Amino acid sequence: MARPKEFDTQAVLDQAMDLFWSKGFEATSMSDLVEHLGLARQSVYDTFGDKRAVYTAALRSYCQQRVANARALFRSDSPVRAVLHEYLSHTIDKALGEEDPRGCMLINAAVELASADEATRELVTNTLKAIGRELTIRLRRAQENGEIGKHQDPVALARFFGSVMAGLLVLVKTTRERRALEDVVDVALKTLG
Amino acid sequence: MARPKEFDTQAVLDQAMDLFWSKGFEATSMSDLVEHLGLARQSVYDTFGDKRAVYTAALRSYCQQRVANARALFRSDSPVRAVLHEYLSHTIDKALGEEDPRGCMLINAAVELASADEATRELVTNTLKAIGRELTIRLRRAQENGEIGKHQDPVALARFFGSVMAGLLVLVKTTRERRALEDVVDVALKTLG
DNA sequence: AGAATTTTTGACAAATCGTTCTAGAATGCG
DNA sequence: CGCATTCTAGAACGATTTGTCAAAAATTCT
Repeated sequence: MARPKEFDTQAVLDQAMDLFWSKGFEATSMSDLVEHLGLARQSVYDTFGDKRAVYTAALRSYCQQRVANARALFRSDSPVRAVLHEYLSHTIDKALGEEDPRGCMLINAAVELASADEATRELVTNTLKAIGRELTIRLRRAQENGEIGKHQDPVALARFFGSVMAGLLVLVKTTRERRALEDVVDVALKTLG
Repeated sequence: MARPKEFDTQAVLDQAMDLFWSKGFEATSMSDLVEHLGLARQSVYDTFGDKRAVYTAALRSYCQQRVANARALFRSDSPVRAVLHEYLSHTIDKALGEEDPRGCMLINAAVELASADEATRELVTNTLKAIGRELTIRLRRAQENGEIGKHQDPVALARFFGSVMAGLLVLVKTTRERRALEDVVDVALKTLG
């Protein structure tokens, strides 16, 4: 019947994610995108729709990855302290490994688009909540195990670590001092008692 | 000799700050700016130069205000705990009072421009450091007063609270749940012992 | 009043933006 | 083969972008 699609939609989406993640939505032009995706301009429009739709699809894919990642990490059996340390430290390591750190696409989206785009804000909010839920579950389990004190509030702790993570993801864009970033993690982990 | 300038440069700068703060750099067009500033297009170019120069001047002014604010707050004689609580809570109150929270222009600039604009990144980094220094000094004083334990590291604590603050300034853009934000503050303050 | 200078205004050029269109090459199935 | 469909390449579109130019209006000082 017809010529089949020659490109893998998910792979193209990953490429789009990559570019939007680095440059943000506004600063990325459709020409940038077409060039970076390596397929024809028309194919982009045919496959996704307009520019915003490409961005949304890319962000949605990113969100799924992050939730899946958090889920896998927090459901492991290592001690919470170790898990959280890895969660935060990995962010630092990754950022210091890039020549100019792009942080987290979710956080970037929150800052750039949350005030202007209702749909994006909702997507971001829901994703952050989903990750928070996973962490809350993990903290509750840790409390039952006796890893953290009975007086602690898992929900509050999860929110706290979410905020620390968000802060780190901003700060890695401004400093490359490992110690400064690790200090944040070390102090934050003290709250676990 | 000549007709004097009819507008107050600083007042105009404050207006520019206001708009860039809300919409970011890329999403603000020169026409938006001209309209919002209330003066002629040509006057803007004459006074500041190009669009980026207006942004930089506005951001610089914002930075000075934030450093001055932090200095005043941290040099007060109230207990550190109270001061930090006010510092963080005020952020929450302000955000919840706005119909769509714009967070902090510094943080917004860090996220939107740190990777692309060297000069902006430097300005942001230096400002964050300056605020951090003020807090460090305050924490050291608190340590001498016995307000916080001898084993604490004022530098690390200051970095930690800087990160918590940055995180909060992102999260206020995604949620309007006061409790969720206050949980962050409450847990963070526990690190003071 | 008149000289000096700034503000305003509107038009303007040039580039870039997102998007659509066209034409043709490529590919699979009957 | 030939029909159907998709991909590519590039031109083209209108809107919007940043920034400039020139001339008129306004204002202050001599």
